[in-house]
Amino acid sequence: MHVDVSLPKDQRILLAAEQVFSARGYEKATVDEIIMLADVGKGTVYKYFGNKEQLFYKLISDKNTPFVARLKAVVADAADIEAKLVAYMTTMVSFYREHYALWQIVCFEMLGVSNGCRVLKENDDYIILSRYSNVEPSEKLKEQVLRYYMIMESEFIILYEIIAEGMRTGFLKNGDSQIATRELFWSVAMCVFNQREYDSRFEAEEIASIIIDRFLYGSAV
Amino acid sequence: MHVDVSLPKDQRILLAAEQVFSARGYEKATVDEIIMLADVGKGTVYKYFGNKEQLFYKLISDKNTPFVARLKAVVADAADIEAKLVAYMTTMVSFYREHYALWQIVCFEMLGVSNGCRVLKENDDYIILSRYSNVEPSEKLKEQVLRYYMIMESEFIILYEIIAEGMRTGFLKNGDSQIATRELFWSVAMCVFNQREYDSRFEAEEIASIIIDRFLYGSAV
Amino acid sequence: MHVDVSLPKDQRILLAAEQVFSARGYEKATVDEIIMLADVGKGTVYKYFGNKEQLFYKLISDKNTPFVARLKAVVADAADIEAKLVAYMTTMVSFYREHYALWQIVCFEMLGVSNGCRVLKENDDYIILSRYSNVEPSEKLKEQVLRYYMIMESEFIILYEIIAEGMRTGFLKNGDSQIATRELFWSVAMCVFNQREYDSRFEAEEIASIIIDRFLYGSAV
Amino acid sequence: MHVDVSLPKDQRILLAAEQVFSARGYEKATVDEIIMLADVGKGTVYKYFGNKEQLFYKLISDKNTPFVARLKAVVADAADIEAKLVAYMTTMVSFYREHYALWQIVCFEMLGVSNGCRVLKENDDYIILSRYSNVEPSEKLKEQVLRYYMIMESEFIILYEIIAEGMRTGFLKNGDSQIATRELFWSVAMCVFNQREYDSRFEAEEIASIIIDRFLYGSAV
DNA sequence: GATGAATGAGTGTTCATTCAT
DNA sequence: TATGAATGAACACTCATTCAT
Repeated sequence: MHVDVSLPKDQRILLAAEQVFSARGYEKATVDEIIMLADVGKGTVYKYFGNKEQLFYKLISDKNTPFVARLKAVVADAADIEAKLVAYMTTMVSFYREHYALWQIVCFEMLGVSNGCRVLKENDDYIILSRYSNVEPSEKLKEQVLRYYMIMESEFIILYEIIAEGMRTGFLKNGDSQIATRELFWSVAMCVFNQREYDSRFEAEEIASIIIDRFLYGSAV
Repeated sequence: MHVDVSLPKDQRILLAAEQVFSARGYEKATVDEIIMLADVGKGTVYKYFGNKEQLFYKLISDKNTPFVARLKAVVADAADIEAKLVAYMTTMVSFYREHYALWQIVCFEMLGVSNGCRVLKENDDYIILSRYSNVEPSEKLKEQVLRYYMIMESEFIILYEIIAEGMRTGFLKNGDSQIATRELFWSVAMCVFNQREYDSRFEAEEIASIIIDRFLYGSAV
Repeated sequence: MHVDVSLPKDQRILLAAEQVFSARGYEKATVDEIIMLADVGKGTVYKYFGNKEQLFYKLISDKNTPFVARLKAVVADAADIEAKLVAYMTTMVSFYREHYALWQIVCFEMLGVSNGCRVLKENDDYIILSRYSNVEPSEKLKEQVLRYYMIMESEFIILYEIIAEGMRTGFLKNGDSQIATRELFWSVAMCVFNQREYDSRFEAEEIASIIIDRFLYGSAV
Repeated sequence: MHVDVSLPKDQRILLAAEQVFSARGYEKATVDEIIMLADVGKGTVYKYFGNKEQLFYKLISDKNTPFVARLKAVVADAADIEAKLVAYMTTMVSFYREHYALWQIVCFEMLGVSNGCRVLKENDDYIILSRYSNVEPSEKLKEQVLRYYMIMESEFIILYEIIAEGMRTGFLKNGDSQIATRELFWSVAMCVFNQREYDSRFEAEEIASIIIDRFLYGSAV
């Protein structure tokens, strides 16, 4: 139940936070439960991480950074478009399987409908707009939304570039590369989030192969 | 801002609830805001709907019932598998576009990670299990999760049957029909949830055609 | 100890708040102690008054409004400058004696050094500036400071006009009427705040007479 | 921003404390901000000064001692009552202008309403009483209040003796010398605290002259 | 001597739900 | 039937102080 007390306190807090956020979601998670699990004082959490939201962000970005690095690496190592797609998916499925709970929070509590924000990509700038005409989100909220958006974008962009290249080089049918990328990305993310399919029966690599095969050649006989 | 006061009170509450839940999400929505918009007393909400959660469920199921009926109708009317798939998707995109906020709540606040439950389909029974070994969800929570699960299942099953039939009849490549259905279903749901692609530029019918074309024949040249 | 429970709850809260704020000052006063004395639930305070600061402001402005009205009335009724000054001081001493604790809070917790604001009177506008160059007070804080400033200003301005008229009509020596007014106003306020002199030994009227006699004719033989 | 690091640590802490207390007031000042500015460890503050309150007291008494010495000196050097009064006021205005923020804290956070104490001067003894019948202040609090009271008293007594002598020698009208002194003392203190009048436009000496002229000969023509 | 990591009691505020009228 | 006044459990966050190194 409790976290390994031989670890440094910030590590213990992060481990406890991972458990609690994963089990309860962001809003329902309480700092009290985290400190109980980590067996530290409440002030310690605030000393190290500032507030609940920054603690969550640290947890996420600490996991995202190596994940994105790995995505880049495996994609760079792959020989052609199809291999790149399979490599990306293998890595993604593997990571999302492990962290589906946290990433679901990112996608739906932090970036979902309830924060009242929309993100607009204007060339290379990201603009945060209100979803509703009558209220403007605070600067603080906007920055927060943008931070989580950039987490997802950092993963997404790698897939996007493969697909855009595929279209450029004539390997893929022409079309809106944004839409194509999102459909592929989200169909996988969601199936993992639902954690019913893709689970213990198959290796990440198998799943990735099937996904990409269907993506490229379709489901029709 | 306010809801049409000539309507009966329960209707006014449902209309107000739709606005507030859509704008804020389930947890952040407050009964106070709903009664203000509906211009009714707080007790009235509890008299008619019991509590916040039952109010939300009524809102959702009132929309889901005709939606599912329509899905069934258009699918029944379509001539072959491909036409059925296009018909389903057209109807789904159209509905999800209108209600993306509410359905995002169903998928992620009610059925997401934070309720601590997993659903297992055993033959024709649905069993609610705890996501964690140490705590057992209350019966009340289990029933609640099941209700929202069945909402999604009622939509999902229709697509599933088309695809299963497609596999049976040799129109679709053989494979796990559950997985195939989920991938298709969620890729569409998510792209609507993200409400960036699929938006005002295209008609639901166009989008559906493209989705199904890619689903059947793939993205590779 | 407790407040008369036959009174309506908002009255009970205001009475309890007066006791607690008077005894502890604004910051050290706790809502918990107020609700205990008022014997109401915590939510009730927030329903009626919004937050701690607004509760305090309501308490103050409810007392200030009739006080200022009375100041105006007694001054208007007095025959000449000297009589006006005595009438003002009599009323002021009487009121400040009763509410010295609350008014000390207004003058020093709400308007004192610690809020980081300065007020500048530019013609008929009041501008709130930061006391320090590096930080700008929030709009909310500025509004709050201005509200309490206007409380004091509403009392001050009445004395100011008497003195300005006195200078205009040649009854008082010419000089800076602002400074003269402030010196007089504050010397009285402070002596009451210190609640050592002016206390039970003398009637407010006696004190006022002496103050004004010294103010007009000096202390030298 | 930071304090001169070549100074000994206790000096650095006092300089930092002066800045922070002046800007925030006693309660809102945090030891964290002080140690940041002083660039010392938190334990160092507690080693040198015991606690926050004793640090503040050291700051105040270190400034008060030479101030009181100077008041005594200039008063002793002055030829007659009027010159003594002007000399006192010149020195006081000059000092209070520089330290208005700290002295406001002494007068209103340490000695104001919120500590729940009253001071009674019985012959030459000072007795600390509770302001309220139901609670008795702790000995520690009483001692603390007395310390700050004696700071103010040490300044006050010098003026008091001038005025008492003035009354004895027939230079001043007879009356309560305590009250007369307080009125004079506080009217000046407050006008400096409010730091609007008396500011950069005039030299301390000019101001003192005007104050004493009005004090002695009044404002009436 | 000097440190700063760690603490936890204490605070203002929110909001679903109840129940007397 | 419809109301809305009243509630209180729950939560994020602050900061003076301690003490092992």
